[in-house]
Amino acid sequence: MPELPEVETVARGLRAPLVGKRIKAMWHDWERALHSPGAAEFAARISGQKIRAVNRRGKYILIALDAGDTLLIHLKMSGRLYVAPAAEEHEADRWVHVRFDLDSGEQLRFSDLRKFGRVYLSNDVAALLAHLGPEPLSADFTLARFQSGMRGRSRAIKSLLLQQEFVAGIGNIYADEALFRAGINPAARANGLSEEDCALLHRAIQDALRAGIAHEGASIGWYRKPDGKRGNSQNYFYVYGREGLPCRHCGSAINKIRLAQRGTHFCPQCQPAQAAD
DNA sequence: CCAGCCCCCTGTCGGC
DNA sequence: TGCCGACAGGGGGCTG
Repeated sequence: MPELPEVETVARGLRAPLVGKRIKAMWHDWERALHSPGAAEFAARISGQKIRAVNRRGKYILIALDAGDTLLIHLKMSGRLYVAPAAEEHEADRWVHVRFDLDSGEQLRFSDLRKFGRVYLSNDVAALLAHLGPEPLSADFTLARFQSGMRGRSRAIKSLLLQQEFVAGIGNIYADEALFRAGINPAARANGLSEEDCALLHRAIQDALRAGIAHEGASIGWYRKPDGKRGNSQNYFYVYGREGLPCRHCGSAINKIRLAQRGTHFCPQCQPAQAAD
């Protein structure tokens, strides 16, 4: 579910309801959702801290607190994050595994059906996120850096795009969408791309992600905005989830293959395989 | 460096 | 109707 556009939408939606509020207490019923520190220290340290800001880096949501501490959340496949009145029971959402009680009488809830998501409390965010590559929508995502990162990489370009060390925030959906926009076959070798292809892809990544944000993320499965409403990005996909449907550019049937263990969608006409493959 | 496979979980969907 | 396998937006780890 959550790739950069979805996580960005969640961060934006949480900013107004969270900034300025104070965390009073913490509750959890799934120990493994707490990545670090352990439950006792997590609760003791976070209690009493005021929320200063809500931001995003890659697919992580960053909630800045006092004293240099930051609450980080990774939604993985099925995580949801939203604020609700404490009085309103969360029985309706039986997948809430971590809650933070706020001084406003509300709760920040982390709901996660598949239990892959994780929360962290850290006073050294830079170290925790040091493995992440550049933010694709920021100035340090330069074409030169993008190109040099591909040198010597013989792997399929799609699998490289999914690597967070290479570029942060791209996931299975937007990798397919960006490759379509650039007219590049997902199985093409990264180091076999021409300079022109690199430039097209560099631009296409940003266009695909910006479109995703503009449509407030893709609600294909569990993803919802913090206000509970669905995003609309899925209605504008060119290839993802469109197997057998006509390509929006040329009318050919969209193909679906397995690449890097992930479902991969592309137009065989607009994204032809390299002869060298 | 890289492809391929497993695992972490739960739910849904299609085929038989 | 019921069962069973495949698959799902992510990512860590292992092997060869």
